[in-house]
Amino acid sequence: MPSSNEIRQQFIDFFVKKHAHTFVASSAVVPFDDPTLLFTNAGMNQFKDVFLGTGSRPYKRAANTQKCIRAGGKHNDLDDVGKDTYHHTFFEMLGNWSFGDYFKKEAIRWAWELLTEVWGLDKTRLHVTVFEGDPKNNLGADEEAAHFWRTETSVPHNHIHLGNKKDNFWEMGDTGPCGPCTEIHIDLTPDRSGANLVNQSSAQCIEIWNLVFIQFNRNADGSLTQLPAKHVDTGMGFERITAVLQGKNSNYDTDIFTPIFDAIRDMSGAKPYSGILENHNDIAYRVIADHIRTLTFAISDGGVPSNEKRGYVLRSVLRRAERYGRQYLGFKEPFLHKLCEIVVKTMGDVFPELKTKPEAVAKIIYEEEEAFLRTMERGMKLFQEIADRTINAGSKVIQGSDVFDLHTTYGFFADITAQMAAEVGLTIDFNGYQTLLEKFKLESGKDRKTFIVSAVNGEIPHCDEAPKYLGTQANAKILGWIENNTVYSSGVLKEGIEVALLLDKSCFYAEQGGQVGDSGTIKTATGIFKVENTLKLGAGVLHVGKIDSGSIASGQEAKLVVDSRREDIRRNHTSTHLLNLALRQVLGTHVDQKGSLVDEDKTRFDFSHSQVITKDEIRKIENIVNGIIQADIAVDCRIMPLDEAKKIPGVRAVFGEKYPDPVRVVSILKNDDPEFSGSVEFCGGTHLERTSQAGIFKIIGQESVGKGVRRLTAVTGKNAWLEFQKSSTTIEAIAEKLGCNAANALEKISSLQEELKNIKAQMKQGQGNGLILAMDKLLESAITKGASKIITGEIPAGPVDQIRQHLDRIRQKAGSCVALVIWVDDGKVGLMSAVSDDLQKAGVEAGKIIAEIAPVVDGKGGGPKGMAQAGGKNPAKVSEALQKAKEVIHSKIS
RNA sequence: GGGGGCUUAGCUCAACUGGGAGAGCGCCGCCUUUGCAAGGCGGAUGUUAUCGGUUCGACUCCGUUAGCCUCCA
Repeated sequence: MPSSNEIRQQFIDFFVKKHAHTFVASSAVVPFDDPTLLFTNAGMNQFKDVFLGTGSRPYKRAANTQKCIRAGGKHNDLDDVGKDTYHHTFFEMLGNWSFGDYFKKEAIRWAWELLTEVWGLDKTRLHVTVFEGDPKNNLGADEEAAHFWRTETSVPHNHIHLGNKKDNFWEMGDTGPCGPCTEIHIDLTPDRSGANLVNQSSAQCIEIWNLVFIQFNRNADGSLTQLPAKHVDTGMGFERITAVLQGKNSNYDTDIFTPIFDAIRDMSGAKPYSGILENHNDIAYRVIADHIRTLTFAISDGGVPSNEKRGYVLRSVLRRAERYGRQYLGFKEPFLHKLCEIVVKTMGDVFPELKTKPEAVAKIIYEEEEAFLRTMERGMKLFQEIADRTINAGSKVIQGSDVFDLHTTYGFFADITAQMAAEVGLTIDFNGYQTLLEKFKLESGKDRKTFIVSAVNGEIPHCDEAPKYLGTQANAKILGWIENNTVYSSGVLKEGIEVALLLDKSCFYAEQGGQVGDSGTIKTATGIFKVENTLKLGAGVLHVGKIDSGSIASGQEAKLVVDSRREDIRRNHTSTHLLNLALRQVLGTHVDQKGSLVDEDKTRFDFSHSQVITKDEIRKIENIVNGIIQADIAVDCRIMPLDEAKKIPGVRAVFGEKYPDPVRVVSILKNDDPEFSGSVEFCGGTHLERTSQAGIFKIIGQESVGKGVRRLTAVTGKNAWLEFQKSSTTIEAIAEKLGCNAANALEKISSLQEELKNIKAQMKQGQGNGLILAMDKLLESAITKGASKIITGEIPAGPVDQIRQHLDRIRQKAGSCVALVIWVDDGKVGLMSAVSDDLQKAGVEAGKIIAEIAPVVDGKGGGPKGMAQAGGKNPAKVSEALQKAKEVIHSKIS
């Protein structure tokens, strides 16, 4: 029996060695250069440009095995995986191509040759289909193909079938290259009776190879024209042909999957795979084995699980697999990441890219798994409750709101919930869920403050921003203003309205890159304009504010003064860079900036990191930052070409951010100390000249802001020492209260706590003693009725749980009994009743007794059968209540 | 920035509709065993995250604060 690796190699060798094709390595499964495509989903993807005529290759014949993923997007097999023997989210497509070279004759002959001569498939089991034609396009049947089947191969003539447009005409899109195709099917029925099963989606007769003949172009009007260069594009599902050649009924029974199954079994200790379709255990095996292939390949090719697009699909794939493993195979801890190894081991020789960073791939999967496992347990529980509720309500459909809750709270995507629902015979209200999600998305974005203009009438003049880096003062000319989304370039500005003043140049910093906009004043000969905020719009700078006094006219010369808060902003911004540096040193190089907000009060820095930052780490970070501040290092800002800047070693940039070219580079480096790993960042912000100007740096808070993203807030300069003063003041006040000095405060508190604990214990003991005496006395004076005792009386006040404890004690001591005690505490009345087990069985209930007595003292209460309590407000009636208690209890005992 | 959820013993988690705070592991002491793994017996651990409210009574219901998780922007 040939191994899958041999089969793959035989295919490639057949075309490369025997028929002069060029081997072209599989393209990445995550096509970063094609945004229209979620994942590579067919062998021809990397040759798309050739078929479209926009690109060419140095070879005319090609063959390969292409990694494909069909999950999410148009081709989505995700929902079918596990249920049958042949659907996969990841699979290999074997293919051979002709780019304007050979056509139908050779393609058909070689296909037949490979299948029957090289691989020795039984000819009488093979069926082929050819296109039947389409009257709409005045297109006859593909006689050419049928002819070659008859003349070039030994296929039985009655095994040539006609197929319709859906099965036998291939199109890339609504327009573009297309053509008829011919498919080869294999009849797996024991008696070779499968001829009528062709194209009937039967597992007994399956398609193994599709040969596409690209000979037309579909025009926008729907008509077809002949292409000058005709191409061949074939695709054979590797897993499927392997199953056929290995004589297996299921792709999952081939040596492509069995090593993964073995690994799953070894790790989980679950029942071995038994190949049953409807068995949850077996479905779990298939899903996990399939999904780990998808994940390992996709992540090796640069994909990352995230909350959008491809990343979302990968996350969803991972969660599905995780759920199956957790629910059906007994995995309690992350396990998928460990399966990467077997995928790399079995396929790394064919796809060397798997071997480049297997640890990094496993780590990404591990972290995803861990995060999801944390919520999965709860999610499964909530699902169970929802399912029970749905079934109890006599419904078969889980409400959209429940599906929504599971998604937003525990990360159970709707498709996972649908799967789980199906397993217990339910469906989900997908539309209801989607409506809620849409609404939710709208709500989420609502409170964002979008300031000022979205669309402006008129052209906003360019503003030279260079002065903002030079200082806080400048002279400029007033070019006009924006009022009510309209640009005014002449006239006099009215008082009292909020407008955006436009200048030819400005030293005001417009909000950008996390740094807030400047405020300040703009003064002309005739008036003063107060700038509240500065924003950027295109090439213009908007000085948002109002006239403070006088009047201002377009064309005037103005003197610009930025508020001194700029100083604090600079401190915070430079410190942000130092923080970024320190974080990487202390927490690791996985730290990447995810956002920041720098204003005059603080710097707020979001970055990728999954754990809580310990106090110890915070101290270390503070030490590093303050160390650099003290070292008084120059902050160097310069503008350089983007290409050049990108080459600076150790340069930091926010991933996914677009930077202008040329770009501004802010570096904090010690030229004389190569040991010092400084900070180099692309940044347009305003910075200090020297780090020492920041003064002091202190972290004042941390929080989690989303999955894998953490936020630190820190202060510098004045705010930092105010922070220190605040804590000193607090400590001093504590020390004063404790009557000791600050250094001893902790010790003092510990001893006080100890003391308090002892006193409490003593008190408990003392009260307990009092209660014991009182209770024992009551027991002695108990009335006997039949075999039971009636214990009633007043006791001293005490903590409720103490009373309960001692009441419980005398209940046990008394044997068959009913007890009811009353105490008065702080003007209020407390009642507690206990009933022994035998009398409870006889129908005497403490809860009922107490509910009957409590109203006597203007109270109420209740409780379970054995022990109940109540409270009242009328101490004067205690003896009356006791009297009634005796009567009530008396009447209850037979 | 908005929504939802979580926080109980050192750890992992129970406690049903408000009515006696529990289990497993770990820890301490003793016993058993030649010794180890273990086993037996006994024990302690808690302001049920925080503060406040409702109630006769709150782990449970409501609100606050903090931390965490998650989804969305």
